[in-house]
Amino acid sequence: MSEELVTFFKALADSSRLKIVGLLAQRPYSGEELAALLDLKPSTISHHLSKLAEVGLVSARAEGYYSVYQLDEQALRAATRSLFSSEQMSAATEDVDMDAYDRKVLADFSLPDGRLKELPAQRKKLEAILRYVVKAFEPGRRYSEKEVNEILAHFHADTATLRRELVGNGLMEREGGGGEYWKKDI
Amino acid sequence: MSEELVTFFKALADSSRLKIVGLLAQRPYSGEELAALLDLKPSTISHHLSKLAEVGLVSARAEGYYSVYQLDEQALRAATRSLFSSEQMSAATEDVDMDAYDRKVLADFSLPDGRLKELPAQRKKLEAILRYVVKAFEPGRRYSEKEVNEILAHFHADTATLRRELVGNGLMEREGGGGEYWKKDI
DNA sequence: AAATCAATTCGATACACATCTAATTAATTT
DNA sequence: AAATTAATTAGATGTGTATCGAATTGATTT
Repeated sequence: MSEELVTFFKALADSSRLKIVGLLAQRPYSGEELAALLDLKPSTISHHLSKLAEVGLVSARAEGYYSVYQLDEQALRAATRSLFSSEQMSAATEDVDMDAYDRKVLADFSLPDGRLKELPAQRKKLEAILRYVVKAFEPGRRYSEKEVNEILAHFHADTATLRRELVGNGLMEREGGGGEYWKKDI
Repeated sequence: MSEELVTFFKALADSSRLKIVGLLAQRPYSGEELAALLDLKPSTISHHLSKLAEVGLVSARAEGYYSVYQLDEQALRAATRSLFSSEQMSAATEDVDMDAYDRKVLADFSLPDGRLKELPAQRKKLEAILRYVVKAFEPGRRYSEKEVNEILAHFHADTATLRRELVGNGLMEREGGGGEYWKKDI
């Protein structure tokens, strides 16, 4: 889950907390000292420290009725190393619906009966439509040009353009001479 | 200035922006695609991209009436390397008033006439008071015990404790036999 | 020239959060 | 036992900001 990563950045996305981290990088401090140094109320310091502790950057040890806070240098090094790793990058996108763009394009160009209003002028959108159209073909089966046209006609009258673009974009293949088509398996 | 560092973390302290960075780590995207993938309005995407651009993480190139955004991998690597460097740490604390704690303690324990209400029980506070008291002594000069007591009496009646703590905390030194004291130069 | 399209900007809104005060807790000192 | 002290928690307040809709801009297509 990438919520963890957001929490980590949020923990450091505050001027006061960055100062606290900077101070604790020199030596441990009590909350009272931090409050005086940052000119903030103890309750505010408490609030900040809990956010830093939540992501494991600082820990507290009791000393009298003080709490002395220290930076977890190891956690900080670990963070430095992994923050922008490819694991974190893919974690960030894991709950992104990668087909949402195709669906939106399809919705924008579809009529209520499921046929296409028109063929998009923009390449990216045309590609999205083609990825949808090609699903009407069975994998492994061969089609004559006439069969291809009949299927494509369910989507749009301009079957020639659709057919050409499907091949041009590598979604279908055509045997040079005989006019046979088949869906390219991915 | 450390404001820059806060801005950087703030740029990444948002779930939507982390997703954008994650997506752009795979390949460049247009704003329209990002809007569909994240299920956000184009204006919101624009807002996020400007924040990411502000810290140099993404750049845009025009392509038709599209803008295609790409991740600046180099900026990202540079950030990874320097984020928690000692330079950044000291930059974060550069505008922290390091004497504020001593001043606060002094204020808490001082009477209107400048004398001390009492000597703090807590070690850290006592140390702060001692650092203040020792300023009354000239560097390089030797004092008899009687002279020391006269000076300390301006702060508090318990001159014996003050004297002992000054030596014990390494702020003054005493010659073993003759009872001569001097301020330790730092 | 007119229409379309992606992007940006501007204002408005709702939610998040830094900070404070007051009350409470836990520990220590008197 | 009572008083002091640091820390935490809870509630209140103000600022910041993510998001949206509407209007504008700049480019392209018809």
